[in-house]
Amino acid sequence: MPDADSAPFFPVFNEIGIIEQLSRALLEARLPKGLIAPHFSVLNHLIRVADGRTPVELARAFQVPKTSMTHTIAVLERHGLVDVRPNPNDGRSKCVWITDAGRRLRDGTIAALGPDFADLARGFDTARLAQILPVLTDLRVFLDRHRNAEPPRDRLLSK
Amino acid sequence: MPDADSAPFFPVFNEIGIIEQLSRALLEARLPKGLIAPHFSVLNHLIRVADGRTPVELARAFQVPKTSMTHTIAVLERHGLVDVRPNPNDGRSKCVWITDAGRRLRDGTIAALGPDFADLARGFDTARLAQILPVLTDLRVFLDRHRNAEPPRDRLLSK
DNA sequence: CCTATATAGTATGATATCGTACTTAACAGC
DNA sequence: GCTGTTAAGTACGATATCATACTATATAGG
Repeated sequence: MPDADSAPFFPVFNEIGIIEQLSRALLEARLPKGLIAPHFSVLNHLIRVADGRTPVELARAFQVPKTSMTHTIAVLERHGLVDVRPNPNDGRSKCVWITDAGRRLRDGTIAALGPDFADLARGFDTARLAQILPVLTDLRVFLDRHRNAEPPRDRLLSK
Repeated sequence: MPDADSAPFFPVFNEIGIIEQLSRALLEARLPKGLIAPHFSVLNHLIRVADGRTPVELARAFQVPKTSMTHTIAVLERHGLVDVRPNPNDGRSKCVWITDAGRRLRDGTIAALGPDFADLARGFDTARLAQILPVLTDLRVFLDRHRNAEPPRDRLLSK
């Protein structure tokens, strides 16, 4: 039995890369000056997944080096969007909690994107998006689980 | 008739953002030290779309500010992967041509990714990828055409 | 306990990305 | 041609991202 055809990976990743750029531009157009997509993503993660995460947990979740996450959190803290407090369970660690201002910013951004998406929905059949969503989710889960197979650098993938 | 449901946009863009990060890590693990995804993307664009593009055309194609593209091209030129020559049709402009070394690097990177993709194909049904590819392509084309509707910043979208 | 190892976070410097402002060339209208 | 405007590229500084190296704490084995 021959191997499955791996040919679709390259074009799929290629299209996804371009769509990511364009959708990020949509998001950042609705964020206040000084904030970019990674800042919003962290706020969204704290609300959707779990509040009070440690910086390392956030770095793992986003597949970025911990030094990058430290910087992102510092910006959020400087804007009063998160509170960083000591981790009561680990003297080395800290916990990141979203503030009321952070929640308002996250919710307000999503609300501001509503009309943008509604506008897009008038020109693109969103039923097709709903169709591909399960595949994208499965692909994301699959890649996320198999990323540890070949740890690249200091992305906290070792072990 | 009610508006189409725009709800799928947010989760689809969310999954796409994560997949982009993971697939970029796969690519960069196969690039020589000092080169990252944007460098490869430019080389790939010169081969797949058209060689001899101007820096501004490349910046438009990738939706990045022209100053970012200037820097990316400078790195490629420093590595001998592209040649930058004056534009015979426009005294203000230049043209970027890929070199033999650039072609070898691009082809070799794709070749190196083959086993990675083959490995992924053993754990994920690539027929599902082939199914969603047309939707992703249509979405990319759609977003690309409608990005000029709301020009954000200095991404050369005006006009 | 004590020691070796692993982990969380930080400090630092290098590179990447981006916005603003500037120079120069092209071009349109007169 | 002259002039005002647009476009291509660059200079510069600010922020973001990242790798390396370091400090401090936790944890496992003895």
